[in-house]
Amino acid sequence: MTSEALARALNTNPVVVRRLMGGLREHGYVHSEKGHGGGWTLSCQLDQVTLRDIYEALDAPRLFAIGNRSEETECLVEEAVNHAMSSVLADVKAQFLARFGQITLAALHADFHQRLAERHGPTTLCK
Amino acid sequence: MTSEALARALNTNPVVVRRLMGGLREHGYVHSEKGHGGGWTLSCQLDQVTLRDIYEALDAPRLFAIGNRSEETECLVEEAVNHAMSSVLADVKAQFLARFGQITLAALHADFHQRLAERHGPTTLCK
DNA sequence: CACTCTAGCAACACATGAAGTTACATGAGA
DNA sequence: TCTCATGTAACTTCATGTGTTGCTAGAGTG
Repeated sequence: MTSEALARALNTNPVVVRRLMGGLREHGYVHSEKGHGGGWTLSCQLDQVTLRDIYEALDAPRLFAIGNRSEETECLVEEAVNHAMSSVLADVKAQFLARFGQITLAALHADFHQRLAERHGPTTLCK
Repeated sequence: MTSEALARALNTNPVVVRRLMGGLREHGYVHSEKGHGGGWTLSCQLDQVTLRDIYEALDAPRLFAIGNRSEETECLVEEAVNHAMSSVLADVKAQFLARFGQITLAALHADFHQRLAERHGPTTLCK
């Protein structure tokens, strides 16, 4: 599939697709070919790759919208709060990664087919 | 303490302080007085209020920096991914709230005093 | 060899939301 | 009545993620 086709399916821009896919390519989950007839191909086993792998291949984007204002501070109050917050957020992030690590692409693939089978009405897939 | 003094201590602006404190006041954690000699006073027991209470008094700001692009979609693939993501994020958020619910302001207060006692050198508190 | 189609990439533009700022109204003491 | 404080709306600034443009390079086609 070309970046252009993917972008249409995802309602976004080919360059955005390439940026994202670049991370996946570096980890060998997909492969890209330039030139005529080129585009992206899958190059992994769906049951061998988890959402956690994807998250990390995408360079582990910031998970939390909250956090310490600054890591280093002179203020002992801030220090105490930072310490408590960091500890909680680290544990929670670990749980997040563990959960994502249990969801394979194969599971999502199966879920998709389940939804497709249950779907009434016309089944237009991608644009 | 006045918003102005708090703002100096927090390296921010009095209006920002008032915005934040407003949430705390609505929940009865602090009290404010206008006019000459006015300002903010604490009006709760530190061991009765947790970080979770504060978080919720601050109107439970968005916790995660990631999430579904849109809740409603025609796309079955997106639907499957959203379902998996939402489930994980909801559970993780619950764990976050539970952890924050165990941290009282009294505990932070104690931690601060511990740090203060251990501190070498001059002890300048707030500006 | 020229042409077309594709990814790769840098640089720029835009959108969103949080944080900070200004201006003014209101209330309370001196 | 003057000063000092909060309350609040409106505006500005800043950071970040997303989208866009323009160009390069590689790969097949005629």
